[in-house]
Amino acid sequence: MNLTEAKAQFIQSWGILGSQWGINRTMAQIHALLVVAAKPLTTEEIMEQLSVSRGNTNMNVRELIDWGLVDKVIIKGERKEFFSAEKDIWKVATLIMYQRKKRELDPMVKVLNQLSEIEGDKEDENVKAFTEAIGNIKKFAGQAEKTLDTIIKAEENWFWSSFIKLFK
Amino acid sequence: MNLTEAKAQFIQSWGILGSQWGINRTMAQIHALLVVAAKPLTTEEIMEQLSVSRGNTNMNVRELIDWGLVDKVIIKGERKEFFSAEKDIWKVATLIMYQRKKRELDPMVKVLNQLSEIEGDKEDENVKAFTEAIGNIKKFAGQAEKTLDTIIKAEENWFWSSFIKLFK
DNA sequence: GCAATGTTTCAATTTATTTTGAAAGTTTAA
DNA sequence: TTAAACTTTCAAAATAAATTGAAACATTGC
Repeated sequence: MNLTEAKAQFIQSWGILGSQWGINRTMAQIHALLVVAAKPLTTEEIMEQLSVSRGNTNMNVRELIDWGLVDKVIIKGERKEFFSAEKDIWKVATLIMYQRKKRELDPMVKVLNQLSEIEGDKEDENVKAFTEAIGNIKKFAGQAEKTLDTIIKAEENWFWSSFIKLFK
Repeated sequence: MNLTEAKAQFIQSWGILGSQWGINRTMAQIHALLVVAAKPLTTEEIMEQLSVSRGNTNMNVRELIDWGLVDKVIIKGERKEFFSAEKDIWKVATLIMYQRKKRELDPMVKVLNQLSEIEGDKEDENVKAFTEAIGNIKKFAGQAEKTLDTIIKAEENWFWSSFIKLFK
């Protein structure tokens, strides 16, 4: 396998992985392309390399910038905008965790809090079972939240060792 | 909010959360329904409560069983099959982690290993950059794998230790 | 065996998501 | 100010994913 094939393969696989995790394929592919690119790329180059329309490229690049995974780069003497990706995979993982926590875990916790306050006979077996189930999920969400905060704040070096300790 | 409303709300939210993580909405909703159900439910009951077809219910229940999140329950004197969900949220989380690791992380690692072996001039800046990027991702994946194994094992230990306590 | 009850499959349909591309908007340099 | 270069938007079209439902298949009890 040569470099060009390898890059294409990586972009392909990263796209599939992304789509299995609720990230659209093109967004993941653009990210992959920028990760393995030697230099920042323009919209034109992304369009060409991935065979994707201008609108699609623009929207997904904007989304990637929004997630903090991609940066606009100004190259002097050039009129066009260039884009480059965060290449430190630890940072990438941290950014994604942070974004997903904010967008998905936090809203879920909000709902769970509302659900803890149901009216009804506290002696009723059904009410008790429900309250307990929700309570456990909240407890879990709380732990997950703390763990994520730890990871996000942690320095790369003691990152995993401290993470693992949480479960010992 | 009363119990019925709260259950509906929970099922709704769990469904949305699932779909953001690449799990189909109905599958997540069936799981949620079974988690908050006081008793094991039949296909009929699931169909009715979620307004979903028989085929859809059957397929998603099967998938949940496949993930280890739901069990078939035989109730004596009853002809029908009943289904009940794992209610321990930690176990649910580890089961999901295990399945996703197996289905998504492992294949990605396999691809990454192939990509490390590209042909080409080792002095070429482009080749060097690519190899390094892939190397970092592999390192990350390796760490993630180890961490997941630790979590999953920790959970097993917890399971067995509490199981043993039952006989003390 | 066979009818009743229950489960599974899958082609067709519906629904949801992604993508396109042309038009509108913006910035730049002369 | 103007026009060329470039970016953004969004309604419509294409694509992908989930869902239906009726038919096929399986199991049970008589």
